Amino acid sequence: MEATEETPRRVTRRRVRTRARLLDAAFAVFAAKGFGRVSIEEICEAAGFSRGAFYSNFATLDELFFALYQERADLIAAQVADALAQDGPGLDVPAAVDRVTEVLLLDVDWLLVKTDFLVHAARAPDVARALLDHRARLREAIADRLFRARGHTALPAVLGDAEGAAHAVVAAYDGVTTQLLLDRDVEAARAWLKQLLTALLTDGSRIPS
Amino acid sequence: MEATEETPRRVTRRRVRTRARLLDAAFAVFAAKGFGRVSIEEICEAAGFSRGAFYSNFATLDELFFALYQERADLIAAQVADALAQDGPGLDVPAAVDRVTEVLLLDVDWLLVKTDFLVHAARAPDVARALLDHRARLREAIADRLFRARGHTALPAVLGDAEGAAHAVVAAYDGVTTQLLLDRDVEAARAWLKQLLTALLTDGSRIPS
DNA sequence: CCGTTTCGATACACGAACGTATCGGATACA
DNA sequence: TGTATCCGATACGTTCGTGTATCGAAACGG
Repeated sequence: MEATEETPRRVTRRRVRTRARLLDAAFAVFAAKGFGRVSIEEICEAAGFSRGAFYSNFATLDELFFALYQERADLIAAQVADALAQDGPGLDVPAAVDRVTEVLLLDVDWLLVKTDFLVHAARAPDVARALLDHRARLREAIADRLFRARGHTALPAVLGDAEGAAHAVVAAYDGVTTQLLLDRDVEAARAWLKQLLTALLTDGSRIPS
Repeated sequence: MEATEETPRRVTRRRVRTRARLLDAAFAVFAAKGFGRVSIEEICEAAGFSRGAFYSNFATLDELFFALYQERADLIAAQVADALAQDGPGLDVPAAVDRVTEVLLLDVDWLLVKTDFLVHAARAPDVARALLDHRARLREAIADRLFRARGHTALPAVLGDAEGAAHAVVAAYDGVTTQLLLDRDVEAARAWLKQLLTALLTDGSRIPS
């Protein structure tokens, strides 16, 4: 579960390529069958490798899963940050909500893998801590943005401060995700998330839809 | 995935007992290790049975999991209904929120198993449909209650009708659950859920905490 | 109580996946 | 281009879990 500091002699070119191919294949297989129902062999086969390649790059399936999650989660976090920083210091709440929603509910496969990871982390304290850090950082980014927007646009609602509002945003996202995993209706989920977020971030007077 | 209508000659007494013991043991093992990392043998061992007992009562692990989920979910649904019907036709929103929150976020083990089941259902359309039905029924109960309370107490907020509000309640619950699975802080989750629900079900003027 | 039925334990054969040890070809660097 | 190194393929042996077939014992009904 820790960063492996062994003997990184050379960062060979082909090594990174096969590693990337393994991760991509793993993502597809995980999304399709779920972590826990996937064997190392399956991943290697999907990547067009033999098991030797795997054991040369990872010690265990958990390690690969962690790397995979970190990679994609960071990527999405960056996209969210982009979406939040789009317009200037004055935040246009509805527009930002639209953009963030678009990014967050893009890929059902990712949500599947992400939930698998959640369930995995819930039983592995080390992993849970890492995931909590991720989430905390995301909340901070949102809270920052919300705080800087105060005064420029509509003020947040009855939840405590900006941090509380950020907390609520994440909770709404998670809640909508749950439903989306079951009905697979991305558009409905997007509309619903937008409605929820505007309801939470706007003072209760205007009806969005 | 269907109700097995084979040849239920006699509903033997001992059969139901061992079935129950198997389900209880399965719940514990699932909560501890997660469905998908659990073997049939493990469950039988935990229940004090041999594998023969399992195959006599269930055809597959999935079948047992489904039965287990249904049992517990129905039980909790009944508890929620109780909590909602507590005070008369006039709904006292904060009090009801307190009671429901108490029931919903009682047992972390149950949340673990429930999330496992969600992840499982997300990849099995039949199971997904069953889970969606469960959720729809729960939402209906909440919406009913909310609708009957209109006029008596504070009116809901900017979300559409009572059904929309019920949807929001469920989403909030799911969102809070996600966080709870990671930090395992039941009290914080309860407080946070109460805050979220009151924020959603009250017009935005009063700060709860 | 006794016969019949049902349930769960035991034994077996099979397959899947694992982890390791070894080896040949590719890769980097001079 | 030669050579030292690295990487991934192959080939084991082993463990673990599965599903079935069979049998003794417990439970039920009269």
